[in-house]
Amino acid sequence: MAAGLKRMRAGSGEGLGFRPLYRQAKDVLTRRIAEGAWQPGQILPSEFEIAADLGVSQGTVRKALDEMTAENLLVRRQGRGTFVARHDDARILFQFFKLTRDDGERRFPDSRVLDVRVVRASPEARERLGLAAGDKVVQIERVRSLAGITCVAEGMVLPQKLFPGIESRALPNNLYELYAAEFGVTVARANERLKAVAATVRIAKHLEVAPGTPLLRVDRVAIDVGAARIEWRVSLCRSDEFHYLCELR
Amino acid sequence: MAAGLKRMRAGSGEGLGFRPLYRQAKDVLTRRIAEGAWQPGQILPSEFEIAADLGVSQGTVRKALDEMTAENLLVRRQGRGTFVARHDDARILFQFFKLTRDDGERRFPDSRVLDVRVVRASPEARERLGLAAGDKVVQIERVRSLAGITCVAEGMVLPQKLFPGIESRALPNNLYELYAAEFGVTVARANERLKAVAATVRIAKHLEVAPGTPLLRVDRVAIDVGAARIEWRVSLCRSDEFHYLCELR
DNA sequence: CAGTGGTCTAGACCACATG
DNA sequence: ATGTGGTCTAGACCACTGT
Repeated sequence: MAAGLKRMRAGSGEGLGFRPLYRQAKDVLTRRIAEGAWQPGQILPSEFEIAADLGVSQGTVRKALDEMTAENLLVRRQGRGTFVARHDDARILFQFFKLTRDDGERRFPDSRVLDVRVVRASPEARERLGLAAGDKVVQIERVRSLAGITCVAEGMVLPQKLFPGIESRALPNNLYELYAAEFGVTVARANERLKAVAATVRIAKHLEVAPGTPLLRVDRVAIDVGAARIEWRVSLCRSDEFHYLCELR
Repeated sequence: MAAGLKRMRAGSGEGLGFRPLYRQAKDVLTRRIAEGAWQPGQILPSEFEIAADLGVSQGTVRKALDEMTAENLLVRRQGRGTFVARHDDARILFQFFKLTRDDGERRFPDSRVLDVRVVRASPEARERLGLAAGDKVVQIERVRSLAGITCVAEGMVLPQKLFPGIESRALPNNLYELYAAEFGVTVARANERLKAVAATVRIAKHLEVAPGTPLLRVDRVAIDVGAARIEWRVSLCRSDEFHYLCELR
């Protein structure tokens, strides 16, 4: 499937419409992932094949692939090939799960689902996910534990349109892998807002702490490969024996 | 000043000692910044000049400069040149100051210094900064405000060796700029650990909240261009009208 | 205009993984 | 042995900034 990227020059139409070839290539390749033409874990054609397909040089394709790799969208392995990144536990731990035991050990948490239901989106949920009035969402509540300690109580809100039937499924520990494998929704990045709050009586019971205990409140909106907001999640985390790890660079 | 990078091939000595030329170039250039040969804000020689100096091609230098730019060590401006990144307020806000007003406005905070003193490092400070028993540190306490609201109370610990005489200076809002300009210490990145804690009586007074109010506790170790730990800082932040912003990608 | 970084190409060779 | 990505080079041309 040839694509035919367009070279844009200074004089062609508006002067500001310049878009490098490698960026156009990146857009095409990203779209193929977003549309599911290339599934997570799958191998891509070689750089030369993609180059021939798009009608550009191998070096240009390389630059596009390098940027997508930097964004954790692809994984490249010398001698083997380039693969669509999977949401395996290691990646989740590295990219999306920041809660860490104070001794530094990082592990993927166990989860226990408490409740799943379909409801009309609240005004706040609509605002956070960019939904219209009346849109339905799937609400999930669960608790998560590390090394046997229940340390996170979280609630999630998903647009039902994107995840048809998810409410009647068994939910695994690793939800993003499920989103990708079963619904073709590939989480690419997320924005988190952290606050400190006092544990309510209900939450305190789940986390086995005293009511009023300070908890980390992590408010996340997850964004997929196509830049759509696809999940709103609020996690309340014990931070007595755990901390949220953030590297500034 | 010619440098003469060495090409390493598979057979030369051990098989695993391979180091790409662009990485060697990066090391040389980074060292020049770390040693102060190139100061923040200063322009670097052109890619071709650096290439001639190091005895490699311009493309190889470019790859080194690109990586350093991605690490916020350099700033490149088409048509002008490549510059050593400065710790101006905009960079601090982008890279190191994550506290944000809930309405989304991001501003650089004002600071008021409460106390500065030189003491022997506590065991915890020694552990966090990698110091020896008996090493002295400079301790700084200050409060910071955004839009007129005092929202952060923080304490910092610096190895005295690296900052001789800082204890008798006026301290500006932007400390990292001071570190660079006056002590040749260039902060490159930092690790932060977040917890939720209850406000003590003393802290509550500073932040004008009730004792026991949940606060974000941000524990940061800052690392310089040479990978040395150069500052330990604990910030207690009000999170009623503010949040800590973190982008996962 | 000259000089900078940014893009794009083509080709050679190296390192790594697999058959 | 083959095929992949990784490094390195050389050169052409484009886009942007200043003089």
